[in-house]
Amino acid sequence: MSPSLTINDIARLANVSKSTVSKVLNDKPDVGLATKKKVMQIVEKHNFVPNASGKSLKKRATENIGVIFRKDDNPLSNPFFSRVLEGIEAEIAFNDLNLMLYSMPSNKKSSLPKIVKERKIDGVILVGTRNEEFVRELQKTNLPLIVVDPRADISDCQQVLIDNENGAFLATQYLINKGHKRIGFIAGELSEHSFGQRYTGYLKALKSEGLPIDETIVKTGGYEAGYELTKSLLQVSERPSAIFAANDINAVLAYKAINEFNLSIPDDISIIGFDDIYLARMAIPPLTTVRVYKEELGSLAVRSMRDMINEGSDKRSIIIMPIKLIKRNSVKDISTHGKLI
Amino acid sequence: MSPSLTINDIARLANVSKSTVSKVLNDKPDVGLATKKKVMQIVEKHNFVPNASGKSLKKRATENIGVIFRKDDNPLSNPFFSRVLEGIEAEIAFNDLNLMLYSMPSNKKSSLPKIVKERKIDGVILVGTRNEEFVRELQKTNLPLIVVDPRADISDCQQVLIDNENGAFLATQYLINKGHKRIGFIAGELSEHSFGQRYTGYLKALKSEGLPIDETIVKTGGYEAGYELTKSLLQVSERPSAIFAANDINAVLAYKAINEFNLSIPDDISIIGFDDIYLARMAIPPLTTVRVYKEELGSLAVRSMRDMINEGSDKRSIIIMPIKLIKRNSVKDISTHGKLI
DNA sequence: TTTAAATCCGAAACCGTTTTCGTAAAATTG
DNA sequence: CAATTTTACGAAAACGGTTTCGGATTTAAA
Repeated sequence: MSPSLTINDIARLANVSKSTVSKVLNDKPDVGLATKKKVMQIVEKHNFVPNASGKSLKKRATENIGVIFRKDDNPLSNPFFSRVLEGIEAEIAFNDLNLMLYSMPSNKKSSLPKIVKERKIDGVILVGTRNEEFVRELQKTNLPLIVVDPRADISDCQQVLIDNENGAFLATQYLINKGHKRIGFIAGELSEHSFGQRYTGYLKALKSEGLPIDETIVKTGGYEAGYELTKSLLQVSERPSAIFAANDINAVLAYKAINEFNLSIPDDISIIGFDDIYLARMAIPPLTTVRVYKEELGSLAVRSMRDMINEGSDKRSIIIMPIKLIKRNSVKDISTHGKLI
Repeated sequence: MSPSLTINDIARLANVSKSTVSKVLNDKPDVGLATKKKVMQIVEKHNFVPNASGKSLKKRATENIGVIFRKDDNPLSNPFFSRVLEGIEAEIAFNDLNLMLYSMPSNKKSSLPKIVKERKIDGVILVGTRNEEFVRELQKTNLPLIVVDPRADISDCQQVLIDNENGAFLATQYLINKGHKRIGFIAGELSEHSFGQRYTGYLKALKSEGLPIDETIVKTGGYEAGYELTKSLLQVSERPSAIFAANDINAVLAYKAINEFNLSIPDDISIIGFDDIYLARMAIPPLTTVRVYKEELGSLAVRSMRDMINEGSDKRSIIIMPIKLIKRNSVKDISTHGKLI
């Protein structure tokens, strides 16, 4: 309606200087109780809120956090990233900050996004796979930076990561304990750290249980190619009795392939996923998987960010979020032990 | 790295005044070609980008668009809203604007979000169900406002809506054409406009085809309660041969219920959805549904916004996005005609 | 009572831009 | 060549806040 009051208007109405108004608004000590009350009354009456641009200009702080995803990750529709973003969003709101969202186009090599070049934000949270060069560019700006899984091979960088290797280890071990000796593995490109780490965990579990490694039953690559990967996996001679899908999306896609082969889960083939997205619980049968605390990943990132900004803390630690094996109905116990029960 | 150059630094380096620098940066006419080049060179050398706060302060424009969802809609994980948001995001980026995301907490009655109170944005796009009082509050701020489906019963408000009624009509009619005479309906609260409109479309189709309306087979309410709704629907005497689910989420939830009743889709029961989310295509069997062009909804909203801001256009029109029936495999033709083929 | 310290407030500078307006120099005209 | 117009640039004033610093009052200490 009105072209928005300024601090000057408030000052005039309250019969004080604008310095004084500013002081009461910022809870500065050197202002008397009486005037403070008088000013607050006017402020509330007009519910005046100081203009952000003016404030930022002087304070050199915007109270905005930039959250950068990679467009290729489909951060909004991808059930994993969107959860992380939910966590980020909630924590940002909780801390009275604002969220500026930016999806990096895949082609755009390493040019910095507008929000960082124009300094519209006080810090950036970077989520998902990305060009390492880009991370370095970001670091150069000296903006507080938090990298969320997957890990960036860069020193001096605060990171919040998922315990991928351990999760994969537990998942594989679980399968083995259920009597599976031939366990297929499907995933996206292993060059992506998260998949690579999960693959490592898978291998370690096989080794630690003394099982042989057969590369003909590890199928990787492609983006959400779980359907095709599984089909080729099912055609291998001596089909595996279980599959470890390095993420739930691929696991669900595997369901579809398995279904088309007229095989039943878990009777003919067991499957275990990773991430614990919503679909995992809804799938038929519900998918046993490794839960990643996605929202917590996001909120932790924001809290780290907040601390970096406030305390100017310069500690660059790496936080690793624990995971948890969620047992549902997609794995069959084929051990002799299991049969006896 | 460096504490960021200012226009003053550039001016000094180029041996001109800061007015001049500002002019070349803004492509103003009154600056000579030679100096323009000289300045541009320095600007590019240091890849200087003017500070946003300073600019906004003077220009009274932020180049930020606020996008407001309702937290209860789970905008980020909900496969419908997240798509709309994707469309918004892409179009915002395309127009060199920035996106500030805000999820309204459900309790918070109608207090305006920080980003609007502090004028951090040039306009707001409001998507999803919301309190009408809140919309009015927003309107009072005189910020350009676009309301995305569902419709707000408010005059003088630019809106981008889905052709809900027509879509529901087509879906129901399709079922009827396939020989279904007893068609159940499940949805969330009918008081939410989108559901209400879809219900109206359903009723109109029944009427227009001369079919009776039986309220015992319309089950509504709850949030994503399709599972429970369907279970109660299946227990009704003389079970419907088809179900129209007013959104795909509920349709997929219905799958689960139907599955548990050991009924098969579409042999025992046909089902049709609304929205055409990703899951619809992935479901087993793939779900016949009414496609809503979700991304387009979002990008249209942004384009409307852009026009409002630029042209100061004051036309408050209502745009209705067409829908499209997508035929997949969840509906069985039980008409005599169908049987003959 | 005098002096020192504490309290409260406002003037003014500043943050980094854009924009207006005046003017010197150059270009055009008669 | 003088008069006029154009062109090109810069000084200064905003924009809406915060912060520093000095001074006037009041309070406490001596």
